[in-house]
Amino acid sequence: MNAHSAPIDNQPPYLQGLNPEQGRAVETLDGPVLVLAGAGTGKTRVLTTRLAHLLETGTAFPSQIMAVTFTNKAAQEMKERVSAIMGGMSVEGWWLGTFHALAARILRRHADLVGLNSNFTILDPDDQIRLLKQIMEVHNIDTKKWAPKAMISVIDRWKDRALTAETVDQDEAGDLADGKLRAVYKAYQQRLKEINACDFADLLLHCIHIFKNPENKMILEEYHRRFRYIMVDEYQDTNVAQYLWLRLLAQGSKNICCVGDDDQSIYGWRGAEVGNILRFEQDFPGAAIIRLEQNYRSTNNILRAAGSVIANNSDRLGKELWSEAGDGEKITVMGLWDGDAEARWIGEEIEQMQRKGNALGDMAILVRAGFQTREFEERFIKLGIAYKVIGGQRFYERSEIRDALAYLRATVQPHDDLALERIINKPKRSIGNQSIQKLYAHARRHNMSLHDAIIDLTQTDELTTRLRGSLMRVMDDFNRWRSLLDQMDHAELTAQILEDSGYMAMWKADKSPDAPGRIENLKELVSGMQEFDNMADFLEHVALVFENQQASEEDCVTIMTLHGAKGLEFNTVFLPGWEEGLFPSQRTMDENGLKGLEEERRLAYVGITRARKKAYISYVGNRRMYGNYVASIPSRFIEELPEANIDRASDIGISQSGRSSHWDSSGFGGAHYHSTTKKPTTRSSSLTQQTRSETGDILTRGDRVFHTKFGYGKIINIEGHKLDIKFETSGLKRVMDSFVTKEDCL
DNA sequence: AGGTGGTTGATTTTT
DNA sequence: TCAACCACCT
Repeated sequence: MNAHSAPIDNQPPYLQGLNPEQGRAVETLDGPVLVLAGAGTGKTRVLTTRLAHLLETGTAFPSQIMAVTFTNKAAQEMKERVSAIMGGMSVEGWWLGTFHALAARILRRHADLVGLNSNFTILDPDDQIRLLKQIMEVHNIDTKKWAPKAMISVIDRWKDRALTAETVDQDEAGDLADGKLRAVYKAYQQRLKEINACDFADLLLHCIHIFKNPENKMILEEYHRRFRYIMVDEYQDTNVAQYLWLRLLAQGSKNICCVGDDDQSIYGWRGAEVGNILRFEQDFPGAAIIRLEQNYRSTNNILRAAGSVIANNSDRLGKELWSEAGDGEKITVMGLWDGDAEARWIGEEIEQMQRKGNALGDMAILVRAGFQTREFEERFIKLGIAYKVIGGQRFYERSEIRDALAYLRATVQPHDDLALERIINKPKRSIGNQSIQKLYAHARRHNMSLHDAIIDLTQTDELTTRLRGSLMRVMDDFNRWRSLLDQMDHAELTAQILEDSGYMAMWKADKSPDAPGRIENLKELVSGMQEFDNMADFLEHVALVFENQQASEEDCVTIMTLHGAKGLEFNTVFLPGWEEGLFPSQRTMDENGLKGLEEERRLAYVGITRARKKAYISYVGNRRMYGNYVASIPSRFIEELPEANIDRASDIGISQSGRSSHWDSSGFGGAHYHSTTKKPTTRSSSLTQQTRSETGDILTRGDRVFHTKFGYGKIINIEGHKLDIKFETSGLKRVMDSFVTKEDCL
């Protein structure tokens, strides 16, 4: 169908109005296709139209198409737009979602193949850190010296590259965590399995592991038959794991269409590989490459300026954006004395624009780093300019919400230790840290979950009566709630759990000023749950959708980071802080050299191309950082702007000489040697009449043993790890084998 | 169990 | 500069 040579009336309406390249991207259905979609070139439109085209032409059924996005927002938008093109068709059940949501859906079907139960928990980043910290402590690693947060991020980067504890090179680990990071990684994965959980990266990695195993050939083939067409959004943001996951799925049909822009790859620091998009032709031989270069967003002054900056990158496929919108206004480049002056100047410009009839909602300030927002906030409060800062704490990250979710998680998935631990003493049930440690010690010894350890120990006299009572009450509560899962509405059950547990009462009794707000949030959580069909759906949503609290849509200036602005557009964009060290960020350049610099440059490109009509770029001579003023020089990106498209409005003469200050980040500290003599965990012998003590001695009926709490006694009976012992002073007690030592009474 | 002082370290962030 | 975190003290 040569639909593009001339507008033909009998063309389906959804194809009308596409430019020739867009049309080609929509209609090239078979084989690998890479659509290089520059900023503002109608990428989403192409993607959704292509999906609709597959359906309209009868090329594929909805169930045969997989469409992958990076964010929930993008997935949502795609669903809405496809549904609109298709005359309001429901997209329920379609394989259209984020990498993680789709991978989770697949993994739940085959969880047993990686040693999980299909109701596994998806850990959030905070849980990940807490779990890793526990493991590091067990391995006697100083968590002061080696921050668990930093260590998990190293492991996450490995996972991004699909490296397991077994395949990662020791050189990669270096002396991290006293050289034990690989062992820690391995133990972390082991522990995840024990508590029937996985982290975000595992959703992809477990799938890859399953698909790659020749024994599961049938499974992979089933997916090959199923997904005849695969579409991927924001391909430049994919990491190695996502690439492998896609490649395995696309092996069948070879019909994979990836849309992306190498010039907007700004997430390298969290594992994204620009290389994926740069290598597409090699990875998928015979691929059609389609460039979308007509921009529908900005004026040509803006596009030429952006193009001139990005042209300094060498790692790129190359495109040049153009627009029919005319030249428009030149970019204003302004040099100022310091951050205060910069905020004052931007404030004035905003007021002036406002007087000319521009709405505040059409203006945005895009900063490189979060701390830059402060000066603007202070200034805008003084001037009375309405603004909103995007970013910050999200609903599901609030502590009371996390607590409530922990109750639900521990109800649904008893082995979710992190959830249980989080709320077991909230409200206070006199189950302190000491007790938890004791329970954990037992859990570790027997490679079991906290839940099972509690069950074990409450059946014995190991714990104080008080503690045992508390634990049993909690366990009874959870059992009751579990039995109600199928019988009650999940929102009602949640309300009941929050009441029964005393958690609500705890906040009601709290006199601190933020308590009422927290109670409000909890109520909001319960009412928000009603949108979901059941508890499992709700928890899956929470785990995979860390949705941003939708900010009010008032008419106000938006302040956000450059990263946060990707995909958005505003009539007027202010880009402050273009100074060496801040932007491009010194740290990125130190850590990643030229690659880092190029990514910073792509950020600059993203920033400029957010503007429809007008962009302002500013830099200051004195930037306040960490309390003191640092002399700074204009960003090298400013020199990369073409004179023809900018207006220089420098306020003061800023010295062009001088050098960016460098902090000497001295090398790593010397290695610390800490020999860990961790005993091999005593494995249970299945013979019921014999077991092992703490020190590994074999215990049999009639043995004389010593217990730290109850003293000497004689074993009367053995049941698994539980011993009935007649103690000389305290009579008959049931205790765990691991708490006694054998007495040689010869 | 709650408060305090001292230390540390500080981009970007979605799932 | 400042906020967050932890160890230690009451």
